[in-house]
Amino acid sequence: MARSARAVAYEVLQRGIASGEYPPGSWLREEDVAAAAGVSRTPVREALHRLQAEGLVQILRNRGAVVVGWTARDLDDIYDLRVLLEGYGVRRAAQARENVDFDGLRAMCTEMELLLPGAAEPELQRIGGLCIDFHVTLNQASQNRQLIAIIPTLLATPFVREAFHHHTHHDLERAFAFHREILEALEEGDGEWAEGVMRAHLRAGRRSLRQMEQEQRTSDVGDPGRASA
Amino acid sequence: MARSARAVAYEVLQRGIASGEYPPGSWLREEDVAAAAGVSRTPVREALHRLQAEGLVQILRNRGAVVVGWTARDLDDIYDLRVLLEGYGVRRAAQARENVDFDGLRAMCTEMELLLPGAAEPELQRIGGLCIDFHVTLNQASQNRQLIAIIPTLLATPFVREAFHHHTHHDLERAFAFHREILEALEEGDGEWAEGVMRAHLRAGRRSLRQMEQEQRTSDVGDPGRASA
DNA sequence: AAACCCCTGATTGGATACAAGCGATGATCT
DNA sequence: AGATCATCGCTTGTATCCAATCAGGGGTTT
Repeated sequence: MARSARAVAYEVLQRGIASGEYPPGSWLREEDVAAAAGVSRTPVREALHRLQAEGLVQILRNRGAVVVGWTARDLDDIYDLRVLLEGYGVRRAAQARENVDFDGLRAMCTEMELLLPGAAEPELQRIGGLCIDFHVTLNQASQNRQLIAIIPTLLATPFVREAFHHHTHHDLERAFAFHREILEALEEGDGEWAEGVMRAHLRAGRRSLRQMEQEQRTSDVGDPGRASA
Repeated sequence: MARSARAVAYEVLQRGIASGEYPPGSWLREEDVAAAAGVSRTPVREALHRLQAEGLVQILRNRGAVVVGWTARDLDDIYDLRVLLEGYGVRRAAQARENVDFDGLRAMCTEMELLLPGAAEPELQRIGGLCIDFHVTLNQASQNRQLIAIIPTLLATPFVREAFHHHTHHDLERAFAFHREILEALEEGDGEWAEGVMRAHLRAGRRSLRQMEQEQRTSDVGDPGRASA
């Protein structure tokens, strides 16, 4: 078990934020997080800085880190960028098929499809992870270093990480079909096709999340966390 | 002078990398950098992590940080993304003109234009900084948090930071004209126009940098730094 | 002679100790 | 009473210290 303390702290924070243990607007005190993660403050600080880079927390000088809140606008913003960047990513991937890990990608597709029938919480969690991996792997084939660095950051946002939780069975089936079609387009080397499917896939995903956002909003207490200063 | 030690370390590293003091492939030992910056290792570590996030260095576990090298492909990759993202950014800005800091942007334009005639090294440096500020400010008007976080990272790459150094007088004049035209389009609220100008601006900029890359390549010792593992 | 293994030096990863800064509370003054 | 200012406590920022880990060199073995 050679996991670094920083990785432990990072995961504790990420899970805590995603699960609602650290709700938007709450302060993350280094000492507390360190105790919760069983490490010292040093790796916690590094994890917090990384989370700030990912936009999950905001660090105020000499005051600490606060969990940022997410609005429906943020969801739109993220998906705008995903459409642009991932569309570009698969277009580039289609132009360099030799970089595409078809075997790995197909394996992910298959596993997701097998998990879907009778999808309980743990399976859904696994599907969500696989879906993120799928997109990350896809973009790696673009061979664009900057893009490869940006995509995981975008996919680390709670919206994306928790997306599987808010999709219907039908949504997921459609998403999986899109995944397969993207691979098909890539095998053909048809970048336009691949990009089109990707854009459709992401737009559809955004639509599902938006609907659920609206439903949840009725029983919501407002927007406690969006720090603006 | 309330500058944090981390900021000092970060700037020392960034300057050192840009200036060639730390050439691609060289190792950045925390102790040495700490001594050079006049701080302790702790803030140096944090600065190195930030530079890794920006893609300027690569940190190998238990082995340290190595300066990454940049190839002509990286230049193309970065500008591909800039075209996509900054194009989107100004399009969005045109849809929300009230967020655009026209006064500030115009002031930057004016200062750049005034500095240009008789441009010695320090003036060019200032122009480069202003140009980056101009683009950052522009993208802030998009109000897309993720975009606002990504753009400075892209503009932190040596290619962009040193770009002014490799543009001809004529290149800069053209760039400044593009800047003015972008503002004009934004005032009209014409997102298509603004995006088109931005894309042209960036394509032209890339072209200039590419040419200079090729010229320099003749007297170059190869590619020592592009760490791939 | 070549390959392997252990040992050592150097460097990072992490923990602790100390200093500095911010915010809140409470006293004082108007 | 309201506002202002100083003080105190809590939290972060930085420095230093110790432990873990990797690379390289030298010796041994086959």
